[in-house]
Amino acid sequence: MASSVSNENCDWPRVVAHADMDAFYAAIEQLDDPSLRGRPVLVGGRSHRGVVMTASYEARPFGVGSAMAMAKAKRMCPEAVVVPPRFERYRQVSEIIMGVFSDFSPDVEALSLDEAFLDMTGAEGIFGDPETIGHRIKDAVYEATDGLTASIGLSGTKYVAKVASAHRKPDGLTLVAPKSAKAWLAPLPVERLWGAGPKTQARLHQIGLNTIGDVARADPDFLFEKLGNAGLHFLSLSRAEDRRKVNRRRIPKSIGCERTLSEDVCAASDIEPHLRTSADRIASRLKKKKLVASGIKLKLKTSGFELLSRQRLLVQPTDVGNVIYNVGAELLRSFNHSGPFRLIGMAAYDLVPSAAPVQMDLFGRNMKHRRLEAAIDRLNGRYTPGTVRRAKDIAERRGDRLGATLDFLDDE
DNA sequence: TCTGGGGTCCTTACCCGG
DNA sequence: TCTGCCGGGTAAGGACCC
Repeated sequence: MASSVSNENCDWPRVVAHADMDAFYAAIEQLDDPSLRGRPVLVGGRSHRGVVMTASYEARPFGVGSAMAMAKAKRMCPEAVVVPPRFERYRQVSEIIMGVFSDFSPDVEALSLDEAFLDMTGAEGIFGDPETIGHRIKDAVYEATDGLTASIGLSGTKYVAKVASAHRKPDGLTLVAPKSAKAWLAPLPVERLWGAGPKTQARLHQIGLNTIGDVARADPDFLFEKLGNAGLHFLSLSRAEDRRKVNRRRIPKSIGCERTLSEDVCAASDIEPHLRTSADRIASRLKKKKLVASGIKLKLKTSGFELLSRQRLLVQPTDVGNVIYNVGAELLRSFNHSGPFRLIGMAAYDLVPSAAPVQMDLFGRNMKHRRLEAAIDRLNGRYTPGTVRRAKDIAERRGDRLGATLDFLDDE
């Protein structure tokens, strides 16, 4: 096991651990099928449009990485075994490891199926110093999963813990004492800034900032001018100043379902069956999570990779597949684009627990729609023709009953 | 044989009401 | 009655993460 410790003093005002499973999907496939152990494994779609989701460590020396086109990955590593993903199984293992994490801390923030932050502040009395905590988490994960390894980073902030966990992989443990965090980050390339993707990285290099230390020394006004608020955010990260708390997970913000088709489509009649499938899947996942959605979004990707979307708020939150489908089909009609499209997807957003009482107005409409609410206020006394007209426009767009309700006003 | 699917968060533009 | 400003809500798109 790789271990790197810069723990020269024990002054840790906060102890944040970031645990990240090593090549999670591929490692599970190798765990479940011993014939795959020691061999390069690529988890991902087998179709001609598939990409690599996870490459096992045996495949990585060939230059294969996630998000790479599967066809290209196979060319680079012909002996690799391609395994289609089994998300149900990954979710099952994820529950096991999250359970392990929650044995160590009540404050666990899952970032995905295979990684989480743990706030270990104040836990030294129970589990030992940060290094011991790291070892104990790793051992517990290994034991609970019959052999999966996690890489762990510990520091005083989420960002540094996250960079630390990736510092030595696989099966690594890296501690960065909060006092030395800024100096530890400084020589790392800007590619290690969390939230700076290819576009931002290129921008940073272009303005002469190549290491995290360069960013830390940069003038805030300069960073704001070049990168806006993101620039100030990166400045804080680069100085190891990150006050974000470890948050236990909350209600998801959206639930979506999208598919890249094996062949592009143009006609609405070819798109609608995919909307039906997406709507039904979204509805079933909403019901499983006991949520209802107040908004529906339609997403299309053209053959030229242009992403288009249309979204609409609902009069009444829903978890009904047919309602979701109808909104999707309606949004589809509002597109003025003939395709061809390679991807079709839908998402439900503005999610609330289905059990939570939704605040309704006197017409049974969701009070989220403040303009509608304002229009109804007018109805109760002070209204102007302009307001009524606008309210009717809104009602028409949303296809609800207010339009008819307001018709009598035209007679006045 | 180019480029997935699940998300989050942010920016910008625009509409509307006060 | 008209105009401008401000702020909230919404829509569309983009960047990013795993």
